[in-house]
Amino acid sequence: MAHWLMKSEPDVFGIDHLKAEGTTLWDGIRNYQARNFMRTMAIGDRAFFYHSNITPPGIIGLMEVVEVGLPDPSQFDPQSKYFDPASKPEAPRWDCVRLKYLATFAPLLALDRLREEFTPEELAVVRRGNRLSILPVPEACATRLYELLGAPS
DNA sequence: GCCAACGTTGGC
DNA sequence: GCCAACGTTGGC
Repeated sequence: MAHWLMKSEPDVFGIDHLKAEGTTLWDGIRNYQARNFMRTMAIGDRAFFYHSNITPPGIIGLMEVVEVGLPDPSQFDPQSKYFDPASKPEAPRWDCVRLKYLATFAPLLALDRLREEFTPEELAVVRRGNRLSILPVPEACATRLYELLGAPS
């Protein structure tokens, strides 16, 4: 089982939305590196839910991968801001995965704190200027993150 | 293939 | 609003 970190802006889709819905399709990813990470996800993997673009940013929850290799429906929807006219249903360009809510942590584990605990080499999210919305989390970091996060609230 | 211009993410 | 750190696009 691998670990991941997945960012979302809470104004758009936050941990409370996920908790209310139970599971969600993680769609709208339009970055090849992030897509390729999703393609290596397996059922049973876990992902730390990261709130971005808010004060303070940080890890707020935990999710589990429950479905993989799904074509992202928004790429075929002309009304969607993620519509991709170049993508064909017989050869979808963009994938997504389904994630299940597991836990919320309160207070969140803030980016400031993550910077005290991890180097940019260990945990990419603490690197200044990092724009990738999906990042792998090495197992050694995941173990320490569980210790730092403590019991879910 | 090179590179400049431009766009996006996200912290601050 | 600014800027860092890229990714993408398009001219050549």
